Amino acid sequence: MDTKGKKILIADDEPDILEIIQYNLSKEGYDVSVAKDGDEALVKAKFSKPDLIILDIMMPKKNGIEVCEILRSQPAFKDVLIIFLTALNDETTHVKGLEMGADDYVNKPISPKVLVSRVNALFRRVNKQPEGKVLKLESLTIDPDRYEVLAGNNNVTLAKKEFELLYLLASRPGRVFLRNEILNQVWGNDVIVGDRTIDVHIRKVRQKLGLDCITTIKGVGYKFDM
Amino acid sequence: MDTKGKKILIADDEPDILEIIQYNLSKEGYDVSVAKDGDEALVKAKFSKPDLIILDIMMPKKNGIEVCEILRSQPAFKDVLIIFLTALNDETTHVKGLEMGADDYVNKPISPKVLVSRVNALFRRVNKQPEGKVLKLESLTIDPDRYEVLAGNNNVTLAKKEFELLYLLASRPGRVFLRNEILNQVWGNDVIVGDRTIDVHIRKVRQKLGLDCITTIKGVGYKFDM
DNA sequence: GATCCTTATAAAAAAAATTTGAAATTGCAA
DNA sequence: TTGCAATTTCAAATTTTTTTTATAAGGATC
Repeated sequence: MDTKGKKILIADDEPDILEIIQYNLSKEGYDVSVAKDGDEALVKAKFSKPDLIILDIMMPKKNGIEVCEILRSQPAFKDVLIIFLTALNDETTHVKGLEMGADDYVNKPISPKVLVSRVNALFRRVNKQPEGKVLKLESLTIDPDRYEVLAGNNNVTLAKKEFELLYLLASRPGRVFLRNEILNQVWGNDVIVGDRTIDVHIRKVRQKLGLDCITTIKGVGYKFDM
Repeated sequence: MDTKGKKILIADDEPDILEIIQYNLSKEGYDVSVAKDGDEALVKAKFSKPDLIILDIMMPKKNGIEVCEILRSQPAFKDVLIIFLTALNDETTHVKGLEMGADDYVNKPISPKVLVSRVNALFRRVNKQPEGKVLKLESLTIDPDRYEVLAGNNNVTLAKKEFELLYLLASRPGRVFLRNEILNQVWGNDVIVGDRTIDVHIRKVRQKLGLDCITTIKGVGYKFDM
């Protein structure tokens, strides 16, 4: 598996656990950093932008649930993978943790091998949605790494939302995206914005591109068409 | 969460487990079907194309691991979500299950609430949207994902209701749909519109397609015929 | 062939959805 | 903090879709 460049942050107040997990994930090829309490986890997360965060629930400063809540409320961490790791073996916390937006919940004591497998499984699943690929569609080039769009021979600068919107539509040319899907993908499952917001962004993209490549399907949604 | 249309297949040889899981997932809004052994699971999977499959490991006919292996080797099931559910609490199997391509591995005894949470979490992460089926009838192609109709070699743009009407009729060529059925399927049980509304839409579709593929059965309804 | 019933057609009205312009708000960096 | 760009909201204008209405046309039955 391609674990290159995948960054993992582990937060736990027990040094032993921290070390053994770090050792095993590093061996697997991940780029691992650690934090020993909730506050440190937040700081390091902001600093290193990990792809996956493993959170102990019972930690000093801020517990794992709080950390998760804070992270998920920030757009930058809305999609980061989160695994709860805890000695608490209680159903309510388990359910709550998952509902809070965690991707997995693992009980201690944990076998390093199993944890590594679960991490791998999570990345494998997430990677199936091709992300970060440069899209080329006739005269249009969309580069998600640079957040840049080349229309014909001139560079177009799109704002973040505009870009993500275009990228989503262009990722499956011809397919209609329902307004709902667009909201979920670009704005996030939980964000509440008016329906007109999508239209306005569509307009901006159309305007800036100067191409007629987004088709409106009234009452349904939008699709990319060249 | 929007669980509409998400199909789940559960395979387990213990009727009690089957029932309790089915009950809880149905309550959550999923469309659940069940199988009581490995072979049945494979058949039902092929038949109903579920979005998620929950597999007991120890089952008659074929065990869960074998079922998973067979499924993953088929392109159609390469991406389907799979959760192993098992009383085996052994590390090797756990790791093996995940490496085989499962997305989660849950030990029995399992709390229904927790299982439902994990299922939700998986769907949330993947955000898999079921795709509609493309209908191909001689020179006509009807693609619900693209909201597009190809008649011969020219693209026809249908409005939402027109499209849905055509899609309904074409989904069962030759079968007569009563006016009532059409109303229910396309307009919904509760919407009240005059009888002439259907005629007008039929006419629009005929007009736009430029093909004579919708036959009127006086006093009964309409049918699609090529 | 007249009558009755049903559907087809065309045009108009009504309803719905999107586009547009502009303003308010938010967020971030200088 | 200020200033700027990005984002969101609002409402009027526009466009498109959907429904209704009125009339014509087609069949079947008597």
